[in-house]
Amino acid sequence: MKIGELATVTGVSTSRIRFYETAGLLAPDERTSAGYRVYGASAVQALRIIKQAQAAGFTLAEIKALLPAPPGAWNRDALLAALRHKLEAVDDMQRQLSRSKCRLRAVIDDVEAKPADVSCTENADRIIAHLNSLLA
Amino acid sequence: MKIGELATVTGVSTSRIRFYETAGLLAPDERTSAGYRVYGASAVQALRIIKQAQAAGFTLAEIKALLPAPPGAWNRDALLAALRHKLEAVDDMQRQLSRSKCRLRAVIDDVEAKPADVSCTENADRIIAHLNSLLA
DNA sequence: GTAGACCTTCAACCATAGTTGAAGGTCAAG
DNA sequence: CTTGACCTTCAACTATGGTTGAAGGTCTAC
Repeated sequence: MKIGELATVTGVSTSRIRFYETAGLLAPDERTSAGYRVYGASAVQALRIIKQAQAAGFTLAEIKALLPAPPGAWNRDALLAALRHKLEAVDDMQRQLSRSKCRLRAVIDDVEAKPADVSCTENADRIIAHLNSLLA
Repeated sequence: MKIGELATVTGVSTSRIRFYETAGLLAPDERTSAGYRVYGASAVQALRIIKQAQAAGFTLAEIKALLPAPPGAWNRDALLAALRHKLEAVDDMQRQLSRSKCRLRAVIDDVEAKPADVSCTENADRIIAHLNSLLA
């Protein structure tokens, strides 16, 4: 499979695939005599895993650390540690987002509670006061 | 208050404060005859609000749109719409993170379930199969 | 009057995650 | 044997959110 086909089957642009290669994430299995990149079926899986890992919040550098070149050479303990670490990071992000939601909802309630005809200037002062009260 | 003092009381670096100024987020109230930036107390609040908004996931461009120069000139409806829109975006992020957590936990369970002495190569194949099964 | 702390602007640089374009090579069909 | 699709490399550019450094002006104290 050449890079164009890999791109169409995975929905990942060719420039992105080449970029991942320079980032050390995905090397072609071979090159033709003309220098064309040739990929096996595992490249499709690798790209799917990369997409998943990105969706899970991993940076490309982290993904690279977790995907050492031969997919059989994984270090179980390091992999587990990285996964658990990431899980904690995701938890932190969720807690952060929960706090964001609380703040957002509080501000929305406050803005909604004011009749539209109250002076915008006075309102702004109230809202700033409200925002400040939320700064924990 | 000059920029250095503003920086120490808010914990925001002077370079960052100047950067926010070029981004149109925070202008000094005046300049001294020597060109030094002079800020009022409202700058402290503005920086706190910017910090909060960033923590809530707003980009600087979005914050700029929500903080028009005179803090009294807010458009109530636009503000509410932007806040609600952001709340939905935060919800989306949380859902995304929940899915990430499910995937991460499934992979962790799978890796943990294998005794450490099983061939790493075979294991890797299993994990890849597992990851693929999770690709929704 | 000079040292040191603080301020100014402007340009360049960092990381992250890519995209875009130029210049050129390859390959299959007509 | 040329056209068009596809491939190559490399450099430059995008956006976001800043930091760093150079060169120089200002202010305060001694």
